[in-house]
Amino acid sequence: MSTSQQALTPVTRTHIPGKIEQACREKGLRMTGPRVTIASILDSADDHPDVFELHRRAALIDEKISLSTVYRILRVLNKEGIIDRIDLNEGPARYEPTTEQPHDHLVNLDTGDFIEFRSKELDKLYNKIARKLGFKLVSHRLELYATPLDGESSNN
Amino acid sequence: MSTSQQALTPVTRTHIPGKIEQACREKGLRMTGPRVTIASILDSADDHPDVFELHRRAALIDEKISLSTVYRILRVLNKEGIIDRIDLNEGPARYEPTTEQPHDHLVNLDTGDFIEFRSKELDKLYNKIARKLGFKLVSHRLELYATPLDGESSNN
DNA sequence: TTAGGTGCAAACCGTTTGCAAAGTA
DNA sequence: TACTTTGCAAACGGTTTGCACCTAA
Repeated sequence: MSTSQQALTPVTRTHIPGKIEQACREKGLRMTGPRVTIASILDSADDHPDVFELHRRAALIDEKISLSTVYRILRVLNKEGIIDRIDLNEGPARYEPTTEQPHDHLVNLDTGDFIEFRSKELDKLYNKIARKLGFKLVSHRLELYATPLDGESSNN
Repeated sequence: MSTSQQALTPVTRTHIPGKIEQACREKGLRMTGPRVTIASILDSADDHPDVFELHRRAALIDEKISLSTVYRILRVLNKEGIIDRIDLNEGPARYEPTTEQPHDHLVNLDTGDFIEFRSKELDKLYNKIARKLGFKLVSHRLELYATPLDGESSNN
């Protein structure tokens, strides 16, 4: 559309930094190639990929990013509070951009997908339980494992 | 004390099978030496030992029980529903005899100890949340991480 | 007697790390 | 430039497994 006046300007697809990359820069992290790549993948991911999946997606952009580099990047992003790490019972950890609201996950047992939810009632109960036991709640970890109500596995 | 009448009877400390060993026999498991040993350790444990601790305690009774055997035994006991395996975020899994009532754990961050608790309110909420999201709850996993209210870390 | 359990060592999986080379600010 | 990050390969911690031997039933 806007090719009329500056037709000879090279069409280098200028990189639009996403929220993750911005957060990294705000934290003063050096934005190397691998970091930009991983940041952009995380920004455009609408699932909860693990290291191997992230490495696979990164390889499509830059085939020489090593797995250990992905691990290291995820580690610093997590330490800086930019992404959350979700440790399941089995398999590799999953990652997601940190959300404003803390939340828990329901794992769809049929697909492995995550559904995020937040319940203030739960939080209240956790605090109440801890207090009752003589403790001050610091954090918690919850996963709900469930099957879809409709369709195949409804009346089981 | 009672050495008067049958003084010459060999004093072989007759093995009194605990609940775990009984449960194993009821499940038809072969009670080999290592299994009897691990079962008795689990029966008398009032904590939540990991494989290495169990192996250590087993070695005090029979120094040639191998670590892989302990792993294998814990695996079958877990599969048979005789013991529960607790997978924390870090470190080796912990084990406890299965209780009649399902329960969750509060982890004392100062000591690493577990406190077991059961909350029907929580169960109700979990079911309600799952249903609201269009799912049927199958299981859940919860750990509360907390510090003691009294003494050192109270007003933080 | 025989299906099953054991010890050992090697393999496994997810993750971290030591190092020398490459890159960022 | 000075200091950080990277790639590679090797090591890690927790757990499983292949195999030959052993043992409970």
